[in-house]
Amino acid sequence: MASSLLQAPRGTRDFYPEDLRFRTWLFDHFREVARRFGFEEVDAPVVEHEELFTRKAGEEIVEQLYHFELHGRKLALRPEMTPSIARMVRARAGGLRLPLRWFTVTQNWRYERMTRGRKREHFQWNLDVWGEPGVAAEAELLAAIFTLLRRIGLGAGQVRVQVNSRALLEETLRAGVLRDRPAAFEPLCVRIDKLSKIGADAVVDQLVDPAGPVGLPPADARDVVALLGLRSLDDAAAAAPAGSPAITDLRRLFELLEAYGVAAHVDFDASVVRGLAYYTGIVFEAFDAERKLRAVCGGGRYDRLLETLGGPAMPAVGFGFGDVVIAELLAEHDLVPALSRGLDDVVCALGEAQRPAAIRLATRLREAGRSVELVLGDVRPKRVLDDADRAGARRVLFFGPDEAARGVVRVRELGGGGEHEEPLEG
RNA sequence: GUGGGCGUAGCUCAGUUGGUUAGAGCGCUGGGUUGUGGUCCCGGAGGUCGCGGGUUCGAGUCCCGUCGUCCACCCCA
Repeated sequence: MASSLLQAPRGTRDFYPEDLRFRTWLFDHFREVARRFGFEEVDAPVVEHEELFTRKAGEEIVEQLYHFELHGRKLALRPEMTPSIARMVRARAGGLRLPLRWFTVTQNWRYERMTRGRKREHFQWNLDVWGEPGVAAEAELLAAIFTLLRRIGLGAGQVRVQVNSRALLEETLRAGVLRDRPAAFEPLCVRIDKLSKIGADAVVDQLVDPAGPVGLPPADARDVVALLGLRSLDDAAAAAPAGSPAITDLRRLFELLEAYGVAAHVDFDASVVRGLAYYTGIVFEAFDAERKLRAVCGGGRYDRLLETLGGPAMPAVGFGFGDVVIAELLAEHDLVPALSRGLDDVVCALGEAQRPAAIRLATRLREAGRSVELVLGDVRPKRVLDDADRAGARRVLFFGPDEAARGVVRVRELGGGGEHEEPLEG
């Protein structure tokens, strides 16, 4: 259909100047916060070998990949950044001084069903720490998230972070209901991730199902679900094996978050497990306080990912922070900034005879670092002033025959600043 | 993928039980005398009513299909 040529493919976006101004504003904050936390920016190709993404994940992810075959090579658009970064780390693993702090701001692609806050292409801010096994890394990442949120205007508890530990869940279950069948842990995680969507009863049913991969006795299944309802570290500690390393980590994390001054916005939540298979330790998700939108960001520790890709053992932790949900949230709170073009001067020649001199004037101003729009056609001054005002320019410099004769330029300060003449230099 | 709402000018929408040349506000554009904005006044352009079929003497209005979009569920971060 011809009309399909007139619109961007479903789930993708065109960025008009006003859209791109917002995006650039957001990305500038991403980069500035990363810089303040001492992270270095890296990048990788948007197109990767399909195998990089399918090697570890199940077949389901393949359906969400934008993939294609060209000259016998199977390629795909990246759905997330972590595999590419892992490849880069692995390639230089022998020579890197650890811990490594890297960040990216990239466009990612996923062919999936659209809902509010989820598109088929989106940009993501990604921060990763490689080579640090302790929760000081997690604390630093969470602090960076809150710093970003504050900078863009989301300060007072408008976003909360839920933290859990997969290691805690694993320890607790393997010491208890899964003592004899540790292999059931993975499929169990997949099912309990659905808790908030299908409800406790449905999850219990799935865990009990004799034909399923978990097959717990009903009483054990209810114990597991009850465990996920825990919202305090003390209760979790009581349910965990004595001396649980995971509990020690979680307690230490909250101590460190206290020092960052963000602990009040972080909750322990035993039901947070996240969907991805590669997480091994702390996992976390951030949501708007009203829970109206999808997760603002999410991440966790994946200490075995590099080994899975054939590299050396290297602990790692990171998160992804998308541009779509945060934009919705800012709009929801009426916090979308009014951004101007950042134009300083508009230079207007009155009459073609004055144009060469106006060009020289604009050039001088530009060399001085000012943003200068030179009026190109024969436009009436009324229109020039109106346009300049709408563009947010500070001054309009008129240069006509009279000014030329006297070697001056007429400077109009916008916003009621009056008008005066300045001598033309050079 | 399932169900529902919506699709009329660049934008937000109105269009009476189907009836002549389809409207408003905002925006865009020209003017209100020769070189000066934001207000005000006057004028103008712009729509194959998403697309394709059907019913009818006649369809923006009814029916079917299709595409797009939004919401819910499903699925998944």
